[in-house]
Amino acid sequence: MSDLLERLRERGWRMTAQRRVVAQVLDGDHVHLTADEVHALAAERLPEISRATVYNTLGELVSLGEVLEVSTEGRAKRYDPNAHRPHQHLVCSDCGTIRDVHPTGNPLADLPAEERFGFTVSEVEVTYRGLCPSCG
Amino acid sequence: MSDLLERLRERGWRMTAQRRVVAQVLDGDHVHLTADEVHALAAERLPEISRATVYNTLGELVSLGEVLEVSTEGRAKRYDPNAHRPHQHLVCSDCGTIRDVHPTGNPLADLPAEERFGFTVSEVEVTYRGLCPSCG
DNA sequence: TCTTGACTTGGACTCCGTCCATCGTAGGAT
DNA sequence: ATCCTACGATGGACGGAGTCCAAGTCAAGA
Repeated sequence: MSDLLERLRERGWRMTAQRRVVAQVLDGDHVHLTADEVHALAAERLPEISRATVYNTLGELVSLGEVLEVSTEGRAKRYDPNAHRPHQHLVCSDCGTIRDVHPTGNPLADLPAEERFGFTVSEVEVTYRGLCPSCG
Repeated sequence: MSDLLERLRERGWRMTAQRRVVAQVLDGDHVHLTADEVHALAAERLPEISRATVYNTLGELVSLGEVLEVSTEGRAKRYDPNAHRPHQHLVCSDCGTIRDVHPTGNPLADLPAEERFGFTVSEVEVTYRGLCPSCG
């Protein structure tokens, strides 16, 4: 976790109280929070932090590759601090809960050349949907 | 296309001018339109159609399984009339273009039971990302 | 300590979508 | 053919998520 702060400092981040708090909130739990949840948790430690700052900081963390953005069907985006181990997501269609999963197989291999239409395909994203134990 | 209207009638749809127009707009092109685009095209034929009606109708078509909803990273949802042949999407990371693709394999089988966390998994969505020929 | 440009603030704004009270009408009943 | 009524349409208000901006603040290098 101070790992994260360390890496950020090395990349020339100006270290402010706000950024520190946002990074710590994300680094704490391995849950996928929405921007507003991050804001609420950050505000517990730093009451005057603004929503705009949380959005800015999350955006920066995403473009630095420290955090993944997971957008779920029409709901608010969630931020996934587990950016280093590759994984896919299992989403509850009812309450929106997300779990990380590690499927076997390689979906990239399942897309034949003639189905690529000249695209340079670099990434595959697999989302499993269903009902979680509480909603099922 | 009158196929579609036929099927809808059979399912007890009350056939109104608005619904007919929305169904025809979707059925015409095989492009993935946003709700507002559908509204604009529908309004060419039926100037007074309201946004709410377009949203309602699209929602009904989706829950009847006649149309698929494709939500793209933070932007407006798009509606995919090609609901009968199952397919996945190939998205250009740069310009947002979407192509339908038909990968081989069955990703559902790639998620072992111990990675399901008690969820009832019913659906898998695979999105391939990369650069299209014009952006590559 | 001073300076400065990067960062933060918060409120207005936009975009996408939903809600709701009211009005209109498709289509079965007569 | 006409009437009835429940289903559908309307449009304006509303709500959530996210962005923008002008003004104020402050981290950190000189």
